[in-house]
Amino acid sequence: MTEQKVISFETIRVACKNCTLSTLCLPMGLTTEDVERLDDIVRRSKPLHRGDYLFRSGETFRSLYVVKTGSVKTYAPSEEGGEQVLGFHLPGEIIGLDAIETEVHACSARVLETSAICELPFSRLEQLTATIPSLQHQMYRLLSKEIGHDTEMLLLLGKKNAEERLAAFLISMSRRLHQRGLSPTDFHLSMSRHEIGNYLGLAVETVSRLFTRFHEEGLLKVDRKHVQLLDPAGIEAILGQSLADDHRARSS
Amino acid sequence: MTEQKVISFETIRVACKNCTLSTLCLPMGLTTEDVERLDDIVRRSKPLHRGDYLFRSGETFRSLYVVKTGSVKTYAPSEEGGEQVLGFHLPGEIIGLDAIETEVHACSARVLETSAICELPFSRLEQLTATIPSLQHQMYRLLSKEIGHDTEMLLLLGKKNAEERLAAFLISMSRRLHQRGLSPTDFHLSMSRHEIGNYLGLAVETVSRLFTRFHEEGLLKVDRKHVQLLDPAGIEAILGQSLADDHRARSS
DNA sequence: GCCTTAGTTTGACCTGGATCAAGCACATGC
DNA sequence: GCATGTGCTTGATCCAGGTCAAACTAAGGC
Repeated sequence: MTEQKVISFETIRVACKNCTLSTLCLPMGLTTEDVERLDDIVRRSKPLHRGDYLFRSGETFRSLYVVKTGSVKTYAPSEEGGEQVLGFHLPGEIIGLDAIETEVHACSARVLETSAICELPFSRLEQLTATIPSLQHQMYRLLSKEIGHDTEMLLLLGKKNAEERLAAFLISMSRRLHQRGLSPTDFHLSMSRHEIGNYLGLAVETVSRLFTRFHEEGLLKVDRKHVQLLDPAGIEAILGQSLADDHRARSS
Repeated sequence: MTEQKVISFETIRVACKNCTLSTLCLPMGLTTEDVERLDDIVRRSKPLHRGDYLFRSGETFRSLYVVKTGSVKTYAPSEEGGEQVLGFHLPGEIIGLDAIETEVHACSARVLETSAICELPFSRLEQLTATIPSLQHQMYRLLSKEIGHDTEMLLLLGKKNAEERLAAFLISMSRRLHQRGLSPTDFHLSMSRHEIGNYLGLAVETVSRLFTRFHEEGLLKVDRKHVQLLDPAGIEAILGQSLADDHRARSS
């Protein structure tokens, strides 16, 4: 009990200015003084545990959330059980941007593992951005980045085959973890095969078979949730490969 | 020649405050005075024609574009000919939001038919939003709306079958045209079957067959690019239908 | 320990939609 | 007029990946 309290305390108390994520998150490009003003509106909850909700679809939108440690998935529940996983969010990533317009959350967000989350009440953030131009600019950039990311996913779901989708997923995880100072070749997947499949528009069985195939081809090693990329270049080569094929086929 | 000049002039001169699209576009919720300030930065070009570019992938991002009349498609070209159509944009819709972050356009935009376009230099718009809170709010809303729309598309591409995709497309067109004061049941598609297929992640042949099937089922009438929805409710019923099926199957 | 439950893997089979291949309809040019 | 091109439709075939089914493997719970 005591130990858990200590951990919580450590996790919670990091101010924005001391946070290692400040280059990825909102404080980027802000002066020390402005970071302190931002810091004033951030609410830091105690750590959440696997399955806990940040918000649920249908709830009124009040805040944006930033992952500080751990990971979160967002998904759009469709009446009666079905759902589409929209994203897996790593430390420094902002969640809830899609709800600004309607002021109602259209998707749900729950943590995949014990995670620390910062909450940013949106109305206060909005007031702040009106007085700090660089913060406003950063908000535009973050919103725009989200659109760019969604665009990539549209391309993935619209044009890529199963193999390319999983390769894209692995490369994306690898890069994002690397940005956060973790190993780009050796990591833990906090989501299930089912969730990966759902996210990539594939059946669980297909994901499982692909992991096996990639393993057989010497591209990676898998032990349950632990992944080791043995040949990252080989995996990257899978992306765009079929487009080259496509072109070859058409021009012949 | 003279006639064309007259048309151009008429099209170009509409100020934001007199524009019928102001409820859909940025001016929403602004005071008359603020609309005039916005108006000052808007550049109105002469009408563009089918195939003209608003911008190309790889170009430096400088402006956002708003469709005033006509329609525009955006697409992400992938090396050597292949492309993913990202969207079809109707009057009042903003284009280019995904390029704010990187300051480089990742996609291209070209007009599908003779169209009038408003250009908004982003740096000036950004300055303006810093001094007009309601404009800033509207910008956040527009960016957020785009994310919400992309999310819907992800769901469509990730979970829906061919029939549901075309139904969703038709309903979306119908609603958006209706919002703009046009008939929700009787409209002209400015894009080709090929482009529709590309957008929906389907082959041209599939799109064509679906139009035929919908026609046989009495849901609509098609004559080349002209579409008439005979049973809009029937088409809407196709959406989410398979999810119900899915649930029925699983719970039995 | 042993039972239960949930996640994962593997195999066998099936199908929706892609691909291939014609034929058709309507422009546009000469 | 006829030739050429471009987009659309229709039919026949094929296959990637979904679905179904079963076995395997942790990880709790008691």
